[in-house]
Amino acid sequence: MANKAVHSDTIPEEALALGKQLCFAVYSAAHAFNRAYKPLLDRFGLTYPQYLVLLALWQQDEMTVKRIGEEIGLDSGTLSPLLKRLEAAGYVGRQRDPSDERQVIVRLTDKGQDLKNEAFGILVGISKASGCSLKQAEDIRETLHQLTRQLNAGPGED
Amino acid sequence: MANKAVHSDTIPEEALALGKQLCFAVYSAAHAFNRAYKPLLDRFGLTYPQYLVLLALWQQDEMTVKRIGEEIGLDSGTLSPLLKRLEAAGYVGRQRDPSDERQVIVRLTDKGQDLKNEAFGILVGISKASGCSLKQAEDIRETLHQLTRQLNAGPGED
DNA sequence: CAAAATTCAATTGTACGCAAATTAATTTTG
DNA sequence: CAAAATTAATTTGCGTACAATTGAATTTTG
Repeated sequence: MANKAVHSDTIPEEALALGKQLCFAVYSAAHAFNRAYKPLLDRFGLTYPQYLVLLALWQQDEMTVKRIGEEIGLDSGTLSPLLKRLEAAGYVGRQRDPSDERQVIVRLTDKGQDLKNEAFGILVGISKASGCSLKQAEDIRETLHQLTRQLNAGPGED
Repeated sequence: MANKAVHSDTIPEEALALGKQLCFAVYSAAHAFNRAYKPLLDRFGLTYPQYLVLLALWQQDEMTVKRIGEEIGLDSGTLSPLLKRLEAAGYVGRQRDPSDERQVIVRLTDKGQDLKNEAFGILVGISKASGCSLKQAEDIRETLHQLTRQLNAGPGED
């Protein structure tokens, strides 16, 4: 009894290996995407999260900070400064909602609208870098969405 | 010609939707994992990247900062302060390699070693939260590793 | 073998990401 | 209708991430 079953009879030592962790695979893939996007986004002075905000606004312009946060899963503590930088870069405008002064409405500037056309080029670049077919990308995406839903459901059930 | 083909004949408008981005699916899953780990790691005063370092050290103790960085994909700019915090928390020790004073060797303390036993509990918690079978987790992991490799290969080929 | 180049870790500066506290506005309720 | 509760965004503080710089140690090379 030198090597296993010290803690439990079912989990082998190797289960702790980094390479065996699903979370680490996700973590690494996320970093890899970030690196792949960087050169494509640098041209526009954008970071990846800023690009996500623009993607959201291209689908639906004039959203509140809260709504944008729901779309991309970030809280206002992250978004407030990020949106200020997007505004300073000239891609969006921000103004208080006159009908509810608590809210701030974010909308694309002309420059922000124009960038949408360039975005298709970014899409192609990333698609190439990822090296998978549309079909394959769709499969992985769906699997990950499922996984994300499950993780976000919390420890309620088992 | 109101709606499409303004930019290209092949990419439809919907391709820009957040929900259609593989990168966003990965990004969201990574955040979901972070949230899932938080309550499990808070008990030990650890962050997720710190936990990754310990996972690496449990497989192979006494690594240099550079080596740890290669294992988990972080540079010294991130690791230096992170390792200092792990040291302050009592999980690792750091000392210059006497045979090459440029290097710093990181090794587990007794407390760090002991934590390995608790780690199996963390594994079980995450496994439950992810809601997928070992087999399914393995499939996703392998797919993501492949994707990561491809993204890291860079824009060399297409 | 000494100067130049390289390597490693730490530091600096910018930008997320999130929890907690703050402030202002709106809604609820006594 | 005024006090209490709630909501939205901002701010603050801490911990990643990463590019670029720095400084010390080692290797390479002239």
